[in-house]
Amino acid sequence: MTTIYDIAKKTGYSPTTVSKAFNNYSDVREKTRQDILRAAQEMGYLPNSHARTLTTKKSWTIGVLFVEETGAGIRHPFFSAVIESFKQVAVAKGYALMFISKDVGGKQSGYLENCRIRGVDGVVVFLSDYDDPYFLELLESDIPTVILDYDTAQSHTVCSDNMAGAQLAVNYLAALGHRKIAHISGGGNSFPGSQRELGYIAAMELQGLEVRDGYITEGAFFSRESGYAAMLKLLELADRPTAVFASGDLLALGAVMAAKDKGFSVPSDISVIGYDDIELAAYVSPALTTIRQDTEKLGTRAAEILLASIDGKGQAKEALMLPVEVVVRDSCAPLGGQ
Amino acid sequence: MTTIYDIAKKTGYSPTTVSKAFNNYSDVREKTRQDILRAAQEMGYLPNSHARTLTTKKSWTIGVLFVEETGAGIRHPFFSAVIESFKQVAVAKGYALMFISKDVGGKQSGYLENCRIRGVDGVVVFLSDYDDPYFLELLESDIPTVILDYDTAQSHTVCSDNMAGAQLAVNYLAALGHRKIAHISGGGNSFPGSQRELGYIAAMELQGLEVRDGYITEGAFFSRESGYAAMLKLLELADRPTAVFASGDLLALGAVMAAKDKGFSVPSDISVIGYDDIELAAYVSPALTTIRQDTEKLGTRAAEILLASIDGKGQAKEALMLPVEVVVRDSCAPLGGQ
DNA sequence: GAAATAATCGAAACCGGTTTCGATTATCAT
DNA sequence: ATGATAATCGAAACCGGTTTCGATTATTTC
Repeated sequence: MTTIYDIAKKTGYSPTTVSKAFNNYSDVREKTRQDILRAAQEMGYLPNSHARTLTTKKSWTIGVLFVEETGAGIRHPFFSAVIESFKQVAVAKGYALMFISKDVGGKQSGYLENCRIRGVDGVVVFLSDYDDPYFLELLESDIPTVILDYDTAQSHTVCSDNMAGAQLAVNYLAALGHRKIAHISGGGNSFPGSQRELGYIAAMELQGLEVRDGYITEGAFFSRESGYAAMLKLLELADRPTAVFASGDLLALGAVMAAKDKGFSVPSDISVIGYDDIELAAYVSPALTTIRQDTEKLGTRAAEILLASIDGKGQAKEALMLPVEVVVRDSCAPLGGQ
Repeated sequence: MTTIYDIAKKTGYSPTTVSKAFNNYSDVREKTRQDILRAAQEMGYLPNSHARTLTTKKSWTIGVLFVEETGAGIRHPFFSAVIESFKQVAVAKGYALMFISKDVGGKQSGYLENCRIRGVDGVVVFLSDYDDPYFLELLESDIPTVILDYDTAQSHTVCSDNMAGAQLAVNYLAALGHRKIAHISGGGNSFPGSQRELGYIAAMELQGLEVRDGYITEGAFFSRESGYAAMLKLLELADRPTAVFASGDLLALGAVMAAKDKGFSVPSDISVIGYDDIELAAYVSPALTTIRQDTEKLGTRAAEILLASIDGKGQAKEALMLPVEVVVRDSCAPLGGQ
């Protein structure tokens, strides 16, 4: 590996001047800069980012906190779509993405600790469990963060308008004539899940519809399995719903399967609407009507906000909420119609 | 940020001894080590990985070369599943994963250059276009690499047995009585794509079946859209096939949609078998019969091989090929039967 | 009790950069 | 020609660690 010292030796200039030449200092004249750049080219010089980071305190890397617990991780289609577009703008600005885990090499050290050790300039957070003490520890710190799908005044946040999305879903079903509309929630303590549930309740009230007993069933981890189980419960109700709003597309898929298995037809017997518009929503049969989140914008805006925060611009925490839209496909039908 | 110098000052030992205490040198006695560790704990000391890397030449980071061109990137379900399991073993061994792009900050610099700048210890490669000159440049270098879904003597490689998988697919269709079996290839220059195509041709020959005119259609990037287009072509053939082996699940999904749109029923009119067994293969309707690759093992074995290579073990390039299996679902039916 | 040996520690150099500040030389105005 | 100013460069300190090797002290050995 050739260093600036090698270049200094070869060109006769000092390491100081060589460094300055690369960093466009105004006190090195053009000829000198050219000499140095040419020599660097010939010698195959590449800067050492670790050395540079050591002095400048800037690593040009962004930590990525990604769901680990559920085992889904990078696999989850919604998460990975967002991160992908995040990555594109970060890379364009000169940053690299690095996954930060809480236990490295068997030691349980936590997110913050690993961020510090690695000297990341900022962190994008995309967790499912925001009660994790290691996450909270990071949140309290001074490291610039942007959090997806969560709401807190302690950090910049970017999320879809989950309440509005849920209301869109309910309103759409109501417009089709449905009055007995049930909800399969995402389960547990997830932020988007509870927001959508609130949105569902609010929309039902606004529509003058009753949330009957047992109409809110708890799915877990937005998984297809739990959607299946939840739908079974709904179908056993004496006062069976005619439409179901599921808090996630995988839940909805499970629900559709359960309905089919029990001999119901979707959408003629029962309508199902999902949430997310994951890629496969369009491929299943019936194609899933759902609420689309703009994953690309979610990712790019998150990146822009984080990078601005790293640059010290805008101290105030930004809470961006992106609009959603309903994507009409084939899993919902007018009540009694079809 | 507290440094070893701060600890040295507080404890009265030298920075040298402090460093040694952390690195378990045998020439620091137990009491001293305890003093130092306690002080470090109290002061909230965390090592600076950049400083450490600068002297040791070991960054404890692994570069990830991930498909960028197609825009699919991390999104592609098969790729991300493999990387996820790769990540788990790498992290367990103390490594972090960092995405390496070829153009950072607008400059087109290439993979190798960025690997050098970042000082990664090794690289896992998961590209779709292995003709990329920037990839070739990396391949020629001395950086330890493991490449997925590719075959070359210049690097460790891990891939599924694509030819055998294709033969499994053809044999399965043939066993159902099909004789007019077409193939939708992955397109272009992808290694798994061409291997599967070769496997298809070989299997057809072994079965004594004719590869009729137009029976091999080129899909692009394993995408659903190209699968759709390819299927349309196949359906227009005078000598229409009764079964189709698609080189990827998304291709197969597109093919199924095309068939449906043209009024054909899958599998009664035409059977379709895919490849990969991505998660949604089980959810679509009809559930997709496909060839399953063991993504978890692919990822973990790749990690193990790369880490061993980084540790200098086993100079010989390893070429691991993992077996595949056919997963029978509902998209294939006996010829004329049902 | 002296010599040999083991245990414990630290000075100093090094890794590859950046940045401050002063020195030197060239250019300018008067 | 002279003092002032601008342009150009480099010495040295620093970032936060690691590692070699020698010095000192404690412990054995005979």
